[in-house]
Amino acid sequence: MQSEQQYLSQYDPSQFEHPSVTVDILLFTIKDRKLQLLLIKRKEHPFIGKWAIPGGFLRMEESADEAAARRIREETGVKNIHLEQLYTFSSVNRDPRTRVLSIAYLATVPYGKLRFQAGEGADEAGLFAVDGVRGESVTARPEKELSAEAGTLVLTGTEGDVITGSDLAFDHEKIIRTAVQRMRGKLGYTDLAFGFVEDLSSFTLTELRIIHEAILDRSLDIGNFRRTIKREYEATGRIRERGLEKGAVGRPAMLYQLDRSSMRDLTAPF
Amino acid sequence: MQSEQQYLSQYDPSQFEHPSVTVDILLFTIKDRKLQLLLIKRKEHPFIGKWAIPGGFLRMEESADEAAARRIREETGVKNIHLEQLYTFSSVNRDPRTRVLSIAYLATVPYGKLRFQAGEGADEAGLFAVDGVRGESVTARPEKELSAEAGTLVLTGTEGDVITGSDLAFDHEKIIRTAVQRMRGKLGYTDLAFGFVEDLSSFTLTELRIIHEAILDRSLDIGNFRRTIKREYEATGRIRERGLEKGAVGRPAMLYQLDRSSMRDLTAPF
DNA sequence: AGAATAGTGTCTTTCAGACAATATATG
DNA sequence: CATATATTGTCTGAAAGACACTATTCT
Repeated sequence: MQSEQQYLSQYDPSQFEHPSVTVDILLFTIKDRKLQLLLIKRKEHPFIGKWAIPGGFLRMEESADEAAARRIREETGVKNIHLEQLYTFSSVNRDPRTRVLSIAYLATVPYGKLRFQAGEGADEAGLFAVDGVRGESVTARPEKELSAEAGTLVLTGTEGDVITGSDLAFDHEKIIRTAVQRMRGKLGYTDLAFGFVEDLSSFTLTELRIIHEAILDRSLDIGNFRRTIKREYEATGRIRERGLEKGAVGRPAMLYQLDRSSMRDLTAPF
Repeated sequence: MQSEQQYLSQYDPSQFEHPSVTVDILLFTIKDRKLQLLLIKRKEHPFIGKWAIPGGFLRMEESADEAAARRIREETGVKNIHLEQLYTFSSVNRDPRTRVLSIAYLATVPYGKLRFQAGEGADEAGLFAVDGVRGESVTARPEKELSAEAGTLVLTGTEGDVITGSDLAFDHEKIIRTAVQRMRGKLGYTDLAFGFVEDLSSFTLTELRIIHEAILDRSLDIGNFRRTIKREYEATGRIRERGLEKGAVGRPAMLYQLDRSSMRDLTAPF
């Protein structure tokens, strides 16, 4: 009988062919009261010239979480944001080069933190408002999702340029739909919305409501929203009043502060 | 400039080192009013002799969904069950052999459909009642989950043999916790429970309630449960009455039938 | 004052939970 | 009839949605 030591020293990982593994990032932000997604224009084959979700190959010495965080830093200079795994896409022919798995991640970033890495070697990047995704449910099997539920995915760039889902590289249309549905589904029972707040130690309930409205793509009743948030967060001490806003138009709003120690899932490990 | 054709023909997938990719299956069933999980006893290094979630390497010609379905067939002879992706675990050192990613799948099977593949070469397999998982939430980052939320994971075998989470191979304790929490979270707003029903064209509301109770690990009020289910499913035509049960003790129950055409996500593709 | 934004209050409906009561089978 | 299980009904309190009203700032 072989010992575990012997076994491990003789193990040859290259005896089978392995798929490539990439990490793809759905980086969302909220700007102009709309949910916007970061896309890059591909400079290489395949799908050269098409818009795509940024991503990169997983390195042997990093976990998928770490790879996702690294890619976000490389692309936008942003650290310390909410990041969560979305789904792993694994259809055999989703990449024309070879077998490529993609572990998709969902990132939420306040717009003010975004810095595009301009300059040499940087990809052309852009924010696109996302429209045309129906439904608020998290589906169990995104890769089998039928177009019944679909509608046309419309992405509107900052300069008003419009592309549709079928203009995207790879299976990225499907990935984006999955991400938007997931965000909507989780909005109600997680702290997801706080990932978009510009300053967690000083925000108004209106800012928070606008975030919810952007994600759900519908307007919410002001009074009911306040009541719900206050019950869920203020009553349990997870947000606290912090004084009045200054210098704004109209009646000054109460500023709130999130108790970071009570945060569920928002502190990233990097 | 290179054409896409040229590029693809010259692409060499082996230029980078790739991780191994496995598919791991969390096959749950309900027996004796309890949620039970299929485990196998490892016959090989590493973790030889320990209990583990069944799994296998992803082949180049199959998607992860297909690999999961294949492994379930090989292990239990079961086809056509509800199967959904859970999470991809990717910590660098989760497997002592080499870098191995695991795409974990959640399978729900009515107990009556299970057939263990006994005989030559088959792994020793067993069902274990799952206990000691707290909370009903789907967490965004299972790999960072702290033990604060934990409690001891206790698995009780059919013969009354007990193992705890730390007796399991790899990071399988964490994977099991994630799966149970996910099931609990999705029970309320998906058709997950129907994956455990023995006969979808003839079941009672009591059978369905016992399934819910097993997953949530608490008893539910009979009247309130009926009311909720009927509102959600009968009012929308998704379940229909089908006649009275016969030969049981006590008042015969109404049998129901699920309208398969309205099923969300339950039809597997194989 | 008028415009703009923030914040409160009220009414209705829906729904979940606790629990009591009734119905229909078997032995 | 006793027992076992299924099914219905009733009451209460929490919460969501619609909507009207009040408050505080700036110009």
